[in-house]
Amino acid sequence: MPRLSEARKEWLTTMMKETIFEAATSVLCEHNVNGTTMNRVAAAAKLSKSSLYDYFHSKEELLRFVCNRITEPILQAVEETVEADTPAPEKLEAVLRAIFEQLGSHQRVLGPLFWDKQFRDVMESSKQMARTTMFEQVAAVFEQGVEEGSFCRVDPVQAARMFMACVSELCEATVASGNSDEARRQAEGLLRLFLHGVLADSGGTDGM
Amino acid sequence: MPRLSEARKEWLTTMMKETIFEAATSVLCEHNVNGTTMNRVAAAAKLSKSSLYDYFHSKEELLRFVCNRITEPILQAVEETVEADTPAPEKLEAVLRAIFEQLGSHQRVLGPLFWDKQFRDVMESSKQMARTTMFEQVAAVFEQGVEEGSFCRVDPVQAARMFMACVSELCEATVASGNSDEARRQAEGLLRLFLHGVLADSGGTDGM
Amino acid sequence: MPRLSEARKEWLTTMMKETIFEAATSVLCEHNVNGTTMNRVAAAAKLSKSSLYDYFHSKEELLRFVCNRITEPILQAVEETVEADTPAPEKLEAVLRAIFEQLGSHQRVLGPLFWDKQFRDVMESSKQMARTTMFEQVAAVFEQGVEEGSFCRVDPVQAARMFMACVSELCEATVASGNSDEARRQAEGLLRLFLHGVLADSGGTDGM
Amino acid sequence: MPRLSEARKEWLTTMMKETIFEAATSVLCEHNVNGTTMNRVAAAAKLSKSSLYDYFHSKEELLRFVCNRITEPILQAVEETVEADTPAPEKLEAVLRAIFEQLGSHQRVLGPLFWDKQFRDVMESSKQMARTTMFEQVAAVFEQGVEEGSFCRVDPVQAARMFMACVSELCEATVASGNSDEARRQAEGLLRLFLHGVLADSGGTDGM
DNA sequence: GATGAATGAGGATTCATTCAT
DNA sequence: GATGAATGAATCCTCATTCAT
Repeated sequence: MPRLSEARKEWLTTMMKETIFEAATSVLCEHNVNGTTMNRVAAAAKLSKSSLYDYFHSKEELLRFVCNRITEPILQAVEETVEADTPAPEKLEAVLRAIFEQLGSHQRVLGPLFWDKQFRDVMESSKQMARTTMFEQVAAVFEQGVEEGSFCRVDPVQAARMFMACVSELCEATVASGNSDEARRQAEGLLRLFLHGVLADSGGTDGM
Repeated sequence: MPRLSEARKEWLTTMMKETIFEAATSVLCEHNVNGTTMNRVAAAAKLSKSSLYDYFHSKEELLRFVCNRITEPILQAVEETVEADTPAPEKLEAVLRAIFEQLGSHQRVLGPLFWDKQFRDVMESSKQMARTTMFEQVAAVFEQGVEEGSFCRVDPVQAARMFMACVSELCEATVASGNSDEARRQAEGLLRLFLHGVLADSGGTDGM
Repeated sequence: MPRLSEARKEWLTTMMKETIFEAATSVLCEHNVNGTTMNRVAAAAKLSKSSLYDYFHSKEELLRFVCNRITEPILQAVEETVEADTPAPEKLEAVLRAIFEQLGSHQRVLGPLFWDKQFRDVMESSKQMARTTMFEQVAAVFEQGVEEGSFCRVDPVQAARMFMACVSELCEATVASGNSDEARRQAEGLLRLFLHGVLADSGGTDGM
Repeated sequence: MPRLSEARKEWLTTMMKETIFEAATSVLCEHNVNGTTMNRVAAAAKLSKSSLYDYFHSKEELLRFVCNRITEPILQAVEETVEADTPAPEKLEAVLRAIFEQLGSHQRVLGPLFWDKQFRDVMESSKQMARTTMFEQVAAVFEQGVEEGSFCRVDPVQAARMFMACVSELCEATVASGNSDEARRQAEGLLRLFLHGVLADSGGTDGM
C-alpha cells in the first residue's frame, strides 16, 4: 500500500506546515516581521531550527507561505463578491463582510502583512502581492459605483487605499479587544462612514 | 566664564542632536525602522559610532528623540487647532491641514513611525506615544462634533482611528508621488470622504 | 535457502555500493571534496540519505571506499608493471600508460583525491593511503633505474614525488580539455621530460 | 598632532592585519582551505570573531589578502628574474631560487593556495589569480628556451604546468621536513631533473 | 570631548548523523 | 530493509553597546 503511505506522508507534511503556520503567525503577532526569527518560529512550533528548514527552505519561503495562507481565502472571497452583479454600495458591504469572515483569527497578522515595507517587498518580489490585488478589487468596486452613479465622483484608487487602510486598522483594533461582536459593530461603523460620512445631515443613520 | 561655557556646550549638544536627527530620518527613510542601524546613522551624521552614543545612550533613546522631534510640532499644531472655538467639521479640516503642513519632509518617516509595531513599542514603553495623544485629539474633535450635533452619532474613538489610518496612508502615498499639489488634492478628498461619504445622494460635492 | 539468500544479499549490497560509488564520483567531480555532501550523494544515487547510511556508516567510510575503488585497479596495474622484468625507462613508460588507462573517467576525481589535505587525512587515517603505495611503487622504479645504471643518481623518493605531482596535474589538465588524444600526447611529453629533460643537447627528441 | 595619530592608527591597523595574516596562514596549514573558518582564525589571532570582521569584511576578503600577501613578493621576484637578459636555463634556476627564497615560512600554504579549487575560484573571481600569472611567467621562460634553441621543442605551457606542480609538491615536502638545507638540495634536484631528465646518458651530472 | 577597537549575543543557513516506523 | 523526520553543532555574518585613550 505505498499509495496510502504516500498520501499519509503528504498529509503529515501538510499538517506540519499548518503547525508551523500557526507558530509563525503567533510569533508574527508578538514580534512583528523583523522580530520573527527562524529560531522563534521553530521554538513556537516545538521544532528544531533544522527541522523547520525541512519544511521551508528559507525564511522568505516561510513568510510567503504564511502570507498566501492568510491572503488566499480572503482574496478569493473578495473576488467572488466583486464579480457579483450587485450595485456598488452592496458590494462594498459584501467585501467588508467577506474580509472579516475570512480573516478569522488572523487579523493580528494582517496589519504587518499589509503594511510592513519589508514584508511587502517579499511579496512583491514573488509577484503574489495580495495587497495590490486586493486594492485593485476594491478600487474596481468604487469605480463601478462612480460609473453606475451610486457613488459620487471619488478617485477610486484613493478611496480604495483609504478603505483598505481602515480595514487594516480595524483588524488590529478588533483583535486587541478580542470581541467579535464588537468587530461586527465596528465593521458596520466603517461601512456607514464610507457611505455617508460623518456629517449629521448626510443621510447616515446614527449609531456607528 | 563657566556659565557661558556651559551654555555654549548645551548649544553645541543641541546642534549635534539636530544633525543626528537629520541623519537618522534620512536613514529611516531609506532603510525602514529595522534597517536603521547605529552604524548607518553614525555614518550619515559623519560621526563615529561612539560619539553617537555620547548624544544618545541607546538606539531606543535615539528613536524616541526622532519620534518626538517629528511629532511635537504636529501635535502642538493639532492641539491648538482642537482647542480653538470652531465647529467640528471645520476643526477636522484644520487638523488635516495642520498635520500636512507640519509634516514637511518627514512624511516618509511618519508611516513606519506610527505603524511599525516595534517602533510603537519604543514609544509606548516611554509613555510618550504620540500616536495615542494624536488619537485623543482627533477623537476629541469627533466627540465635539457628535455633541454639538454637526456629526451623526459615530464612535469618536473608532472614527479617530480610521481618520488617522487614512492620514498615515495618505502620507506614504503622497510621498511616493512626491507631488505636493497632489497631496493637497488628496487631503481634500479624504476630508470630503469623511464628511460626506461616497454615496451620490449624501450631499458630497463630487470631485475627490 | 539461507545460503542463497545471503549470497543474494551480498550481491545486492555490492551492486548498491557500486551505484553509490558512481553517484559519489559524479558529485565529487562537480563539487570538489568539501562540496560532496551526503545529501548530494544520496540524491545522485536516487537513494534516501538514511539508506546511504545503511551502506556506509559515515562520510569518511564512503570517501575511503571511493578512494579505494578508484585507486585499486590503478595500483594493481602499476604493481604488475613494476614487478615485470624490464629496464626502468620502459617501466616508467608502462607505469604512465597503466595509470592513464585505468583512470578512465575518474581523472577528475584523482586530483582532489590525491591533493586535498582533508581527503588525504581520511586516507592516511585508514592506513590505506594509496598515494603512499603508489609513490613507493614509482620510487621503486626510479631506484631500479639508478641501480641498473639506466638512470643517473637521482633521489628516487623525490623523483617519484615529482612524477606523481606531474601525473596528477596532467590528469586535471587533460580532463579539462576532455580530449583523450591530447591526453596521450601530453603523457608522452611528460615521459620525455622526465627521461631527457628540456635541454636541447640532452638527447631528447623534440616535440613534447 | 592629528597627523601622527592618524599615521599611528594606520600602522596599528597594518600590524593587526599582519597578526591576522599569521593566524590565518597557520590555520590554513593545519586545516586546509575549507577548514579555515573565521572562528578559528579569530581564535588564532586572539581576537573576537566580530573584531576580525572589523579588519576583513568577509572570509573571501581575508583569503584574498592572505593569498596576495604570500604571492606578491614571489610574483615580483619571479617577474624580475624573467625580465632579465639571461639564457633560459639560467632563468629557470633563478626562478626556482626566487620562489624558494620568497616563500619563507609560507610553503605550507602554497599548496592549497595553488591547488585548492575553491581557493582558486576566490582568486580568479578577483582577477588576481597568481597561479595564472606565475604560469605565464614560467611558460615564458620555456618559450624563450625553445626560441633561443637552448631547450628542445617542448610545449611551454605543459612544461610550465609540470614545473609548477613539482614546485608546489616540493614546497609541501620540504616544509614537512622543516629542513631548509634539504630544501635547497631538493630544488637543485628538481632543476637538474627538468634540465637533463633522469636518463643516465642525458648529460645530467648525477646526484639529485 | 571624540573615537578606534573590541565584543557577546543573535540571525539565517547547512550538514552529518540518528531513530522510529 | 528502506526511509522520512528530526536534530545539534557549526558556518558566515551583523549589530548594539562598551572602554581605553
